[in-house]
Amino acid sequence: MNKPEIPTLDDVAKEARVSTATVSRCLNFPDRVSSKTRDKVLKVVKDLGYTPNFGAQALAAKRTNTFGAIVPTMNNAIFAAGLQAFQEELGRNGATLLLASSSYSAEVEEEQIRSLVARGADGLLLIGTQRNEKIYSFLEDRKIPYVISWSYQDDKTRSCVGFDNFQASYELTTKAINLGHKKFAVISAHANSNDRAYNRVKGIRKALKDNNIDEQNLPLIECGYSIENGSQSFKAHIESNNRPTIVMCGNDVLAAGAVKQAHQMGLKIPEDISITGFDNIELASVIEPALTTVHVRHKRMGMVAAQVLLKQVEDKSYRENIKLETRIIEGKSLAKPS
Amino acid sequence: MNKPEIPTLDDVAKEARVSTATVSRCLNFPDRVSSKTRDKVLKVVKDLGYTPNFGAQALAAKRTNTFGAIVPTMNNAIFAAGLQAFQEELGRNGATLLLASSSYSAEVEEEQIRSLVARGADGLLLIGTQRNEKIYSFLEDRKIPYVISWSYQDDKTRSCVGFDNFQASYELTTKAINLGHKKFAVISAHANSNDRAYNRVKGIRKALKDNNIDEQNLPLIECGYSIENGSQSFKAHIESNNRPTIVMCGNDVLAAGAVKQAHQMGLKIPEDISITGFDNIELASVIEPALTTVHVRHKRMGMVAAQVLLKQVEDKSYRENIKLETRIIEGKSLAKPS
DNA sequence: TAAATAAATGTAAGCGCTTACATTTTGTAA
DNA sequence: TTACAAAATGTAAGCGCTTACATTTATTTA
Repeated sequence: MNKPEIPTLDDVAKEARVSTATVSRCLNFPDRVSSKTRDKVLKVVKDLGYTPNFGAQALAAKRTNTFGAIVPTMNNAIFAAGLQAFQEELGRNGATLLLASSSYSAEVEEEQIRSLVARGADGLLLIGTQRNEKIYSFLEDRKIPYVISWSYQDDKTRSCVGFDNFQASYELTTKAINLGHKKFAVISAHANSNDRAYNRVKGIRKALKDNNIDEQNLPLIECGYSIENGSQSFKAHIESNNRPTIVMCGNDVLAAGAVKQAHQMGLKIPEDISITGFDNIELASVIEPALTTVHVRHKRMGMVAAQVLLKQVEDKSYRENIKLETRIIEGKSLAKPS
Repeated sequence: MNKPEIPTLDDVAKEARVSTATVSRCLNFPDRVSSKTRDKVLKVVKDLGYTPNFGAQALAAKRTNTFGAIVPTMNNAIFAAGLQAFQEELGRNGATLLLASSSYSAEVEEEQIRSLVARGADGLLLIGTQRNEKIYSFLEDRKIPYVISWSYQDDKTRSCVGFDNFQASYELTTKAINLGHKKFAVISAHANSNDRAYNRVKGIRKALKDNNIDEQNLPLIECGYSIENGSQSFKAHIESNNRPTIVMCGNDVLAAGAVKQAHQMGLKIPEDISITGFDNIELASVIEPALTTVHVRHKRMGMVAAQVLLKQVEDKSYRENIKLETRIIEGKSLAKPS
């Protein structure tokens, strides 16, 4: 038994009786090589089962065709669809995704960014805008392209592909107000270092204010991201001595928890209490009654983000700010208060 | 403005007036260096903001502290919890996850495996057992550790951390039979190149056979993995001229679709029709009525898989077959037929 | 105090690739 | 046929790190 060594470029070159440069060219710039040698070399490549060594390639070529993404969590449908689309678009362009999750921690995210850059990521997908300035300069110093997604900001120095969380939330709230709601309660994900959550709450507050409803004393519970968190927070709101007629949730997962809890408490939705979500993940359509929520074009966002990122790699000065539209999904969980 | 170059080991060495070897040792084997030099070097590392170049490190050290995982899809809660745990456990050990998705295609998976190996993955997490033998020899030739998860097989030459899909499915079916069900219908994910789906169906068939219920003509619809697919398949089953009293779904996502469709068709669950799922993802608890399903310890699986993989990197001959228990979750969606 | 041993550090040879530049081969026009 | 340009191929210098081995410095022992 001879141990099967991993073949290198050299092995291929020797076997094909050409120089390593030619082999490299066959692989990377096929048309700079005569078709005769190309065929010969590619055959050897195939016979030997040669695969280029990534580290060596990265070291020599200073690019990796690898892109990094850091999401707050993988354990959550909110990011899944967008990421999947992002990955697919990269794949279509011969690039690979390196995925890390930060568990909603700014410090962890920073580490992950450094680690991905060290690993030679050609570009980065970042969720949301809120992070330490120095991490932005870190990326800019190294000329690492990045695009911010899930949030929109009008900043020509940075690319983003996202949507206006504030505006969408404002509209949904206005709708509720127009239906006659006056007693609001909010369940939100922790809003420090999460500008999506922050802006969604801000949108609610602004809508209340514009309609002369007290937003100073808006009952607001911030919690984690699980269904269970949503249930508990909902319970707390309902049992408070100033029971709301509507509970607006920062995202569909929390809303799902709220709905579940409402059932357990014997509350009819929307007769006894209205509940709204945000994101319109698939889950929203399964809940009974169907959730009134904000539709976000997650897939498109992922795809476009990948495209912008790839363009930025080609042209380091390219920037784009893309605001995707959102749309209120009329479920059955929001109705006029009784 | 001087352009900020990315600092290298050499820069650090020069600045700290030591050799590159010493810097490298400070970083990798701190205790082989006097505390005096170590402090001095680490300070420079920090001041310069030095991060080792991954490619160079991989090339020279022949390990990357990177592990790859290939999942059928990210767009699905079924894999999310397990993966998250896998990633967290790797993180705890200073390793990073490279994630790819195969879109349920065997060819794509094979490509991804090669790509991850080329990228220097120290080990791989694979979902399910079913794949071309040659891809296994590819990995074995290169001595790349891998562990199979989500499935269990008794094979001492390969590590796996999973559960017995066949057995769990058998038990759930038996339970339904004991309740009095005789007319079964099944919605399954495509079972070719998906041994989980295959074995779950097989478990159902075996249970039927063992109880003298015709399993040859079991109505079975294979479809994709979305809620929508579940809805459509459910509709088809109900509208068939041999309407079942129970629809067993290969996973919770399909079951969610089935439940949704049942509501739309005005069918009461479980009075008019029983529905079961598999996986017990968070979604299952939100559905009305709560889904009767099979609980799988996804988080534990991800964590243990990471541990086994890490051990295998240390000791290339280490193997382990771990079968995690499953448990039937008694929801409200399964009851005796009326 | 000198010799022997252990600890700390340095030297330099790669790891497997890409690519600027040099050289050879082929094709073309006069 | 010759001269020259264009195309194809080869040569070899790194890319930034790790690590075996050599050398220097500190510590211990007799």
